[in-house]
Amino acid sequence: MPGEPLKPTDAELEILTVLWSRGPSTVRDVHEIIATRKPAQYTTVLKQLQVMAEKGLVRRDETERSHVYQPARPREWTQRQLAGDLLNRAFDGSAKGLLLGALSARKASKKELAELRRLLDEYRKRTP
Amino acid sequence: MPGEPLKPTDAELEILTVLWSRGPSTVRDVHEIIATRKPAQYTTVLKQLQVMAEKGLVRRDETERSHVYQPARPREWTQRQLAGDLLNRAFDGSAKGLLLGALSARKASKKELAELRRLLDEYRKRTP
DNA sequence: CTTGACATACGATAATCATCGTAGTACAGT
DNA sequence: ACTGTACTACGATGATTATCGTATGTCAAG
Repeated sequence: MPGEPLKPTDAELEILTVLWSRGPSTVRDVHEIIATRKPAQYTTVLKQLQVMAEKGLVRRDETERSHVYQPARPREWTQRQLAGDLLNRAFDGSAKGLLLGALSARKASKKELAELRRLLDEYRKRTP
Repeated sequence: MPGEPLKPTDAELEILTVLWSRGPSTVRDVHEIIATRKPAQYTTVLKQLQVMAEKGLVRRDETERSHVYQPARPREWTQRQLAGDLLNRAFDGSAKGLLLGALSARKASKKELAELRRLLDEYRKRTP
């Protein structure tokens, strides 16, 4: 049974990020990117991807000699899971609290604030 | 060396949540709350708190026979850490992405949307 | 003084995570 | 055909997490 894809761990999320931005990739592709950021052996990334495939976090295409991996879920879906999880665990479901945390963690520019406001307006239209 | 308080694990965050809402508490106090949500032995909570004290996540007052624990950091500080961490790891620093994730994970009411807007306005005033 | 209730300390364990080394396999170029 | 290069598979290891049982200490009530 595959079961639902679990919440990715830190290392897994890092790899997923590579796959989301690069699209379907070989282990070598992924390793090259990861290795620019931290020391990591090729087989470590390989093993990681194998485990992720078992968990259902990525899909593997084995038709070629070099297997090709791609994310099982779109970035947005996973982001929603993670945001929702943190919202429940640390913010008691308060989106306001989460936004406040995010803004104070990382000063937003005026431009970004404007974007946020537009996003809220979008949402307001759809909310009864 | 105490070092900086690390990012709390899931179980640790659950205990911190109790401490933040209850204020300084004994192991028994914490265990009573936790036990209403999931099966957990008294000594499990005890051990957890001991480890958290070593890590510097909580402070322990040993003057009484029943030690009294309290969070080492205020809720808002930890929330900021967690939000910032997720922001970096999963959202490439985009507060907009995080907000979008939070809103789609948990439909906000019109009232909450209004609160969010007010929060943005507050922030806008302070931003150059 | 003895004992039972209640507290902390601590070791043991199983699960998960992250990392790496080694072994084996396929394939292309000489 | 041979051999080196590039892959995958897989086991081993150490660290961290989460959980629990047992040992031990304290203290008040009888």
